[in-house]
Amino acid sequence: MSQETKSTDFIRQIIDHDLSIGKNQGRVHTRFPPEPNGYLHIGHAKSICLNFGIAADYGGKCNLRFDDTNPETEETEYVEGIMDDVRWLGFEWDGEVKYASDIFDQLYEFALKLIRDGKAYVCDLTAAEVGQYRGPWSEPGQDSPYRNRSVEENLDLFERMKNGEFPDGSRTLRAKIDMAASNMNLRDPAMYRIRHAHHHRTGDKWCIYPTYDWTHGQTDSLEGITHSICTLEFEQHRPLYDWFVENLGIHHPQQIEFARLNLTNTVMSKRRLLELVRGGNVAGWDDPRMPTIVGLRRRGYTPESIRNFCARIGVTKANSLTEYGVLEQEIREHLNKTATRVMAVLDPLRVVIENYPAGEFENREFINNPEDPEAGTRQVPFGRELFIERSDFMENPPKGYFRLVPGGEVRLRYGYFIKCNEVIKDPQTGEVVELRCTYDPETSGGKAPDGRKVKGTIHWVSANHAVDAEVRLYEALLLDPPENPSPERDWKEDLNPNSLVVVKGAKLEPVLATATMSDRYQFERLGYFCLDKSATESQLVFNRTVTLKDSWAKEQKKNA
RNA sequence: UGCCCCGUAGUGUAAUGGUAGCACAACAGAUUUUGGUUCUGUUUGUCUAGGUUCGAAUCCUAGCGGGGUAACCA
Repeated sequence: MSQETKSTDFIRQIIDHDLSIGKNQGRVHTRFPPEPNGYLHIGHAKSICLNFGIAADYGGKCNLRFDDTNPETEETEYVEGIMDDVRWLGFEWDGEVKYASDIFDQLYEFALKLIRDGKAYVCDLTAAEVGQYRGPWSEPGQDSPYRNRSVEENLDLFERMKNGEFPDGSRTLRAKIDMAASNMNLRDPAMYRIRHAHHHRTGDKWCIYPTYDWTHGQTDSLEGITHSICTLEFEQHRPLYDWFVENLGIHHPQQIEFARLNLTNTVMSKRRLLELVRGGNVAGWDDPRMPTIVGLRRRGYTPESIRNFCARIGVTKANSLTEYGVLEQEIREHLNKTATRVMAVLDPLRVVIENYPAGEFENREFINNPEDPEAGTRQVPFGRELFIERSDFMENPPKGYFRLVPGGEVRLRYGYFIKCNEVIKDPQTGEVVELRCTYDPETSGGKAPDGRKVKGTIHWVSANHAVDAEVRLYEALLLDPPENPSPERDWKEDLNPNSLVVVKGAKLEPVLATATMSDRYQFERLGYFCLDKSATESQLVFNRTVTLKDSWAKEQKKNA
């Protein structure tokens, strides 16, 4: 089992300090607060591991809360998906799932209090007008002409907003803070907007909805959150959240911001992911090329590998771009220790062993996982006719090639040495269609009693026993961008045309006919693979999770 | 143009006033019945300039660079 790195970071250091001065009576309570308007991706996993991880490390609690303040974009489908993803990653939230909409009534009461205290007012300006009054950041804004309405008028207007007397967008409730503030968020931000919209949980009860800025800090406060961990773009909102809880006189959670995850060769924004799904560039949110949790899961990533990845990349306030290879290395590391080794031939080339009797077969013993002695062994059928990988034979090999060549000898993994005597070609195309070989019965198990060495070992499957399968080979979703991309360049130009290559006629070792979704395999010398959810009893389908490192391929590429 | 945040090997991070480490990548070698794994070694770094200090990646100032920010999105 791979060791999950015990991590420390600036956030944990802040918590250590808070604990040392007795803040929050020693409580540590975090939360993961997604908006249910899409599926979670690897960037969310970073936040999940952080928040749930901190709760676990400190014996605290972590809530799952849906920030569902915008009824127009949110759906129950996403709520279900997100809960499933969090659990799959290996975390369990404290108590019931929470929703921002749980406190819509309380929020309304809070708003009333601010109005009565002369700290909030109903404004009739349009959205465009509000923007103009707010002004540019280089100069102070102008007060709204409605800023000094009486408490009574504000109370009356706000109630009528709630009662649905006004059309969408016609009025807002605004906090009365400071139109000259250098921080734009303090220039009388909107607290409520009018939307006659159906909400996924409250239905048609409300026609005014609280803004995120007005809601977020209060939900944290009411849930007793001690440390509100969020991404960097909310940093300038912190003074506003502080203003709300202080003027309401309620518990004051401490907000701490960290840098979101960026990964090379993929996209992370919900907008772009949605664009890929809607544009048909991928098969859906769970397409194995997607950096979504469901996508990675279908691709064959394990929860451990994702958690290890999140620990590995650390947490800071510095903007960063993590190389995709780091994620790949994590899954290799986990699967190397746990995956069953099997043989699969993706691009089959027939081999006939002329001195092996036709119609006879034997079993060869295979080690299931050399990294795990407990995994044991299994029997694999061997016979006169085999398939080997087409790339494991070359008529005119380059220097350093030590697989099968005409007149050369190679070891069949856990089998025998074979020697290639004749190359049969299609008379029309010249394509190699079959190899006539002989085997050395003395080399059973792959060892030569005379001590002669064979450099290459290749994988194979018995032609009589092989099962057919479709195998899907995945590469990065995006190619490396050009050195100096122009600003107008469409990010979709970088989509990798080879991100999915479907191999139809793969020949697999018979044991794979009984593969299940939870099995993880290493197809020896090729990579790690798992059964795809689209597989049926008559049609096996495997996904390549990640390739094995391949120093030969790397060298070839370098020389090319 | 204001304000805020951030600058440590190619990448991601550690060191919190006292020897600049680690991981990934790269490169070289050993081992190997997976050109995998494992092991060994090598290359590469504190944005710049001042200041404080016996001593600065760390504290201060300025500059430079990157990011964020002017929804009735979150």
